[in-house]
Amino acid sequence: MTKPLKKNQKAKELILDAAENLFAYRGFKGTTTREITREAGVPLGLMSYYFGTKEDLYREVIERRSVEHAAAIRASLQSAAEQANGNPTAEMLIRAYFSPLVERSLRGGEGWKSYIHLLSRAANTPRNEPYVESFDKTYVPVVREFIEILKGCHPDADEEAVYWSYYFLSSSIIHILLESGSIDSMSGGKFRSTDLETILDKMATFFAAGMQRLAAA
Amino acid sequence: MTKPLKKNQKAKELILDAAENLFAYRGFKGTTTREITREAGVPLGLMSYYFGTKEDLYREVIERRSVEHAAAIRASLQSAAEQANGNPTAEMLIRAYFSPLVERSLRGGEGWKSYIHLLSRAANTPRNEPYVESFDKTYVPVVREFIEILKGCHPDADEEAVYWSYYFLSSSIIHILLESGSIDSMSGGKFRSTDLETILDKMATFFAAGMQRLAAA
DNA sequence: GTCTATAATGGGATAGAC
DNA sequence: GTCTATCCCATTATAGAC
Repeated sequence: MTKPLKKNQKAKELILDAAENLFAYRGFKGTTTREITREAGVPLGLMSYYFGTKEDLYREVIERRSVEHAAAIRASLQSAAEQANGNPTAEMLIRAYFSPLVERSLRGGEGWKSYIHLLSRAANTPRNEPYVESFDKTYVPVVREFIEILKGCHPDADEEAVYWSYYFLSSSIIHILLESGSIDSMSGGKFRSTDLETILDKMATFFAAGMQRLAAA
Repeated sequence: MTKPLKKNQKAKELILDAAENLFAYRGFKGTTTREITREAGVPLGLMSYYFGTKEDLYREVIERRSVEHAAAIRASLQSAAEQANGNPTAEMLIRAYFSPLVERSLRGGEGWKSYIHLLSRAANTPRNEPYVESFDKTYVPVVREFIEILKGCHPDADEEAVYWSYYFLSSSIIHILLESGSIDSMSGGKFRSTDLETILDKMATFFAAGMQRLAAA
């Protein structure tokens, strides 16, 4: 802790919680500062006082969780490598990479669940929108590390295979985390977009096989 | 043609073109009616006169191309089945399903390119937003047909394998069509998110292998 | 049919009272 | 530090002139 906790921390947290939830499910432009403060139960003026502009608030919402999340991904990858004595399979790595995220979405409480939605929304936002920059700063280095480790699974493969595999994997998970419900309605309710544990299971199998095939080509 | 072409068709088309382009790259909420009419070079009042509300305009933008696109997908699937004497592989079907889309994005002109962006944006929009309904009406039946045909590639597999495979495939393509540029920056420019032809190639190989593996499990 | 001027609303941000 | 009242601007949509 660099700063002592002040009494105003409570109002700040209420605003952050409300903003996180609303940004996640209605988007940045679909959310008004009036809604945020109403949901938080604080007067409108406090928002500007504590956070400045709406964009500043968005950045603080991200920064509240992104660093911890990125650290958890690193730890999970490390732990997978150790368990496999330095030779983890692609399937293990995919699981390790996404399980911190699935874990938090399912069992981290409403805040984390919203944050994960926000994350996938941000990944779908064009990079020239100013308010999404703060994501890249934290996550891009982790992605680079993940790709480097993935290369180790198929040392003889062209690196092209690894990049495309990562691209297919990440693009898929980005949409899945929105939990759009498309699989639910297409399958008549048999399979559910909120069932992230099953999805992670199937994903690891599926994408490891795809990667192996690309690497062999 | 049910209606004869009128002179005002020209202004209507100009508005539709501008709206398509702006909705695609800035989103529905990120686009104002003033921008649309300015870009189209027509007075603001004409928009309401021809289309009604902004949501009505959005719907007409979609309906201008969705029916033709859906028909092209059906024809492409049919043609793949015929070329393979009724036994197309998953790889062939994936290619057939997405090639009308890739074809239009790359060689259909700016309008189609924008429309494809709009399509992926809509797929990432929560289903309770009223303006995205018009997509589902046209595309959901085609998706159902595609899934049924896919089942035929692995007749012994549990249908679960087919649904998850479709889900991974579609979720991936949805993000890829946004051409976010993430693969470009991650790979230092070596691989490009706009290179849809290479991507379709890799995808067909990759996802067919994943599906085969899931079906065998 | 076409266009201008404007109404009506809601937005982000802030000045200044408490 | 906290909250209210308000500014100022941009928005969608329309009424009514041409």
